[in-house]
Amino acid sequence: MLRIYNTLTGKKEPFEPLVPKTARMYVCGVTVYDYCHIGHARSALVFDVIRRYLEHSGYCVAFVKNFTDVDDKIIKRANEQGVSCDQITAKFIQAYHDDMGRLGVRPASIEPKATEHMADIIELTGRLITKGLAYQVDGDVYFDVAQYPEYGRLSKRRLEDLQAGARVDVDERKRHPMDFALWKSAKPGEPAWPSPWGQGRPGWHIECSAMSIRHLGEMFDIHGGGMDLIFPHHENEIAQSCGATGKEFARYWIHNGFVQINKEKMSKSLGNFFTIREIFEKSEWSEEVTGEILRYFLLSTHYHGPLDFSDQALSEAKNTLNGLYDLLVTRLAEPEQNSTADRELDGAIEKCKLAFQTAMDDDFNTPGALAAFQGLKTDINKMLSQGLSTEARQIARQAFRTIGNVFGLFQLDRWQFNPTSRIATSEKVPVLESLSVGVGESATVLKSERFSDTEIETRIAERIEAKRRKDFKRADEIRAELHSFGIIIEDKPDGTSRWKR
RNA sequence: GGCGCCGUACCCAAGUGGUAAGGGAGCAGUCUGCAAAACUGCGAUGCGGCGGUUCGAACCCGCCCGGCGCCUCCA
Repeated sequence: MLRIYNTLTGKKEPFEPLVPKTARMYVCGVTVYDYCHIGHARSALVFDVIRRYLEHSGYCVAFVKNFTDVDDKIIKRANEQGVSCDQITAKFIQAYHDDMGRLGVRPASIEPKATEHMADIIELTGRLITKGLAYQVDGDVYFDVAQYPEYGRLSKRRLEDLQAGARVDVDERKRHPMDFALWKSAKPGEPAWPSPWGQGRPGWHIECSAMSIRHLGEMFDIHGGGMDLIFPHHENEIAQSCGATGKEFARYWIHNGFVQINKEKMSKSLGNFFTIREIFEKSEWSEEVTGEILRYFLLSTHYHGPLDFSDQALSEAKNTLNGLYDLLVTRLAEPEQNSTADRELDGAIEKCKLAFQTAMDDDFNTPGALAAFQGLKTDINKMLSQGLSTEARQIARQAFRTIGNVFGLFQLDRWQFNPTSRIATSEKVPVLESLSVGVGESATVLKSERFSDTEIETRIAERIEAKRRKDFKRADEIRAELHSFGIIIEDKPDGTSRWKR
């Protein structure tokens, strides 16, 4: 039984969708005016994994993730660069897909844009005016928070506690300082759409109410986003949606914690943020390996808590994955006749599945679920020493692929083990360090690429022959030479050797 | 000022009343010509501190210390 921590109630609750075996979820995506940072990556990955786990658990999932493509920041960015808002949003929507694709985040079922839902936004705004929950001033329309008694339910705030105006100038035209814009009249040069209140554009929150209702209905199951959206964004969404429909709107509210740098929130004002593409560009590993490292790292902490980003954390994730991938792509790929331990394999896989499911059912406990993979790794390594047939090895490999797919992990056929596989003249620079000092274009070449597989096999054959002659000096020379090119030799008990790089 | 979160071994990190998962690093052992990998073992009598409730608390309550977030745009 899946249980989810619901921000609305502050408790873990059994997940009971409105329609059995169907999950409808809406996640606030990004405002597209800049490249995504690692914090966006966490949010996107967390909800991608939630979506995948629901599917894995047999739910039919409708997953909507929006792009907010009309906004003050977009207008500002367009003006700065002397281009149209459309050019800005098109560029960063493409960048979003590129970056998230490299992270293995699947596109949502529907990815609506605010600009394509003006009719819905205007209709919803009109409904709120009709119901007396919104009012117009000049060409603007504001939500009237005083008319909505439940305001503050999600963020656990009372209107009188909000001290509105303490940090911003209060607009004197508003009835209550916390009233927020549903519709903004257009200033010259700004993108604008016709409405009953004149030319203008939507306020920040209304587009998510309109798009979620359009694509999922007035009531649906899960609404998610980053912690920082609880107030005011989601609070306002609830006020608008429940106010307009008189219905419950989303039932389970899920919020992910922040990525931090040295225990501080990553933010542009602190200058301590890292974009996803920077991290990929500066990584010493291949793109797919880097994606795998990032996924493992981002899932190694429960989604609700803070997560500190650091080179050490990335490095630890890499070391952990080395052990898993050594099993997956090296040891399980070796042919074997001995099948002594084959009959134990099914039990170990079932144990892993159960542990994985138990962890994930408990509010998507990804660290617990990763521990389940570790358990299977240990079990299978033990079986390998007893004897696991080629067929059983394939089944074991497939188990990792199948269960791991919920996290997008363990799908790779190759792995980079050796950190020295980059050419020696290019100093290895940790990601954060390299980003902060702005190291120039790294013209690194995979040194190990200078040896083809067959060349390596030739060297290994030569080394085995040397070992047979007890010429350990020569054998060690060959091993050292290969090692300097990032190729690791491991001798097996039967006298043969395996290699990896 | 209001609301909220966090503090578990060297590092990361699960665990919300029943006697501390997992990973990384380290050390030791098995194996090995050596090495690597793998496996085995070691590692918090204690979960920021002090009280309290309880047969029993990392988990509940109170106070204190330390760190952070939101209340303005923010994943």
